[in-house]
Amino acid sequence: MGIYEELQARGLLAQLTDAEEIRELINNGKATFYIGFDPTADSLHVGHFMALCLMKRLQEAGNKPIALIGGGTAMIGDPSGRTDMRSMMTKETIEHNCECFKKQMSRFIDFSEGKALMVNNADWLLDLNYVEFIREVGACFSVNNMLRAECYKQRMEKGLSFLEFNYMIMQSYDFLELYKRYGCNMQFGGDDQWSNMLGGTDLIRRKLSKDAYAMTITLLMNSEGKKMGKTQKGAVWLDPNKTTPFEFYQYWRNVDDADVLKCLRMLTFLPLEKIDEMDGWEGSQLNEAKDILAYELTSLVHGEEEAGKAKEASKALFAGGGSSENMPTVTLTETDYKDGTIDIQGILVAAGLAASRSEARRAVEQGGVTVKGEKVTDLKTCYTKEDIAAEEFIVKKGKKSFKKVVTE
RNA sequence: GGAUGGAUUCCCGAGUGGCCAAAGGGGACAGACUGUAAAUCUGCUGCAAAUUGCUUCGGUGGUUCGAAUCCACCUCUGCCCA
Repeated sequence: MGIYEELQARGLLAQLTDAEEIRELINNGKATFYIGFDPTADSLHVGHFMALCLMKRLQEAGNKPIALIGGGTAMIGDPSGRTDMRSMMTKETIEHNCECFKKQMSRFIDFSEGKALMVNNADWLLDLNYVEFIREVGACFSVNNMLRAECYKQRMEKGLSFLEFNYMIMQSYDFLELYKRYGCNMQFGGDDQWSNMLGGTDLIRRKLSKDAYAMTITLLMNSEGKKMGKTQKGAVWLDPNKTTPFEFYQYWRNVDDADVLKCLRMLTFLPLEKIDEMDGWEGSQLNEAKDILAYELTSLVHGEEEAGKAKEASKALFAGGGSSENMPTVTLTETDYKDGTIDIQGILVAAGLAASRSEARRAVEQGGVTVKGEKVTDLKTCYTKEDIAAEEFIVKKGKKSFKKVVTE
């Protein structure tokens, strides 16, 4: 089975410009492909992770990846998949984000000995001359066609600025530039990038009379049709400082029944046969599959050691047994205490389990707070430093939010 | 350039001088039921020293005993005519 067939079996392939040709190229390791990442935040998230995995898979199959960091395109902002205008980012922020991206990517992709490249489109986009550029490149685009593109359609109601309208042209130009510089003949990306990518293949055909290919991977949606990798607090980040390995593990441990197998196929590197075995599992047996999913992914992103710790901590909290050693912990300082004690609301806030004292109060009033296994019903409950130091002081809000509390 | 709408709490969206911390829905959070799932039902949803006080309705000023609501200017934005 070639890499193409594997990707297909995993349900990763969405749209392709020329299936036969692409299969031929990637199965034989003849592709030089790129995936673009716009540095819109200071960490990669789950969506990027899928793209990185795809890169890794294709690299292992002998193809050469180019990771394109969109230091230039981020100055514009991609309107695809957005219903509102992006807020403009400053140059400094973008540069900082680029640095963060570089570090994280190196964990997944082997950039040694020219096996892969990392480039920044700021290098060629920022110095472009406007008139020259629109004569050379702008002339190749039909506004009529662009307006028909799905990515702009949904913006027709809410408004689209000329700045954002140019995004597609910039991305297309990237492809052309990479083709010329590195012989990059293929572009991959999320399915929402399809029209932007086609712009690139078109441009290459017009300017160089050469064929280039584009392929999109399925966006990871849950059974309700929402993009996965988002929580109420925002994205699930790959940076352990933004989303701890424990939280990361828990995110995947908690996916819907309906989504487990899909996630296993699309995100993990487990052999397909193994995943197919799990396909028949039903009911509570799926919990085992969820454990596997969570462990595999945490291990890919944070390493086996961290994944193990997250698993241990989860076991201790939910199944009993296991050790609390690796539980998420919060350390109180002297200033958290008033007259040597801290009340229950104070602890919840200090532990980050409640955003405000009001929220903490609500949680207690509704019977959602447990300390050391006992429900707390009295808002006036206070603890001294000794109480907290005496034994494992585990505070629980609701069913899934926990913190172990210690004092400095 | 001309004409005409809009900006409300996490989101959608009502409110057009006091009865407004602001209807309704969604989401989030908590409880029951469960399998750390889904569905369902209940509660809850600005902050705090909490029968009270404080800060919120794009921004800045103003009118008024009192402004999300009225006026002026500004910012962003929709639609129509060019």
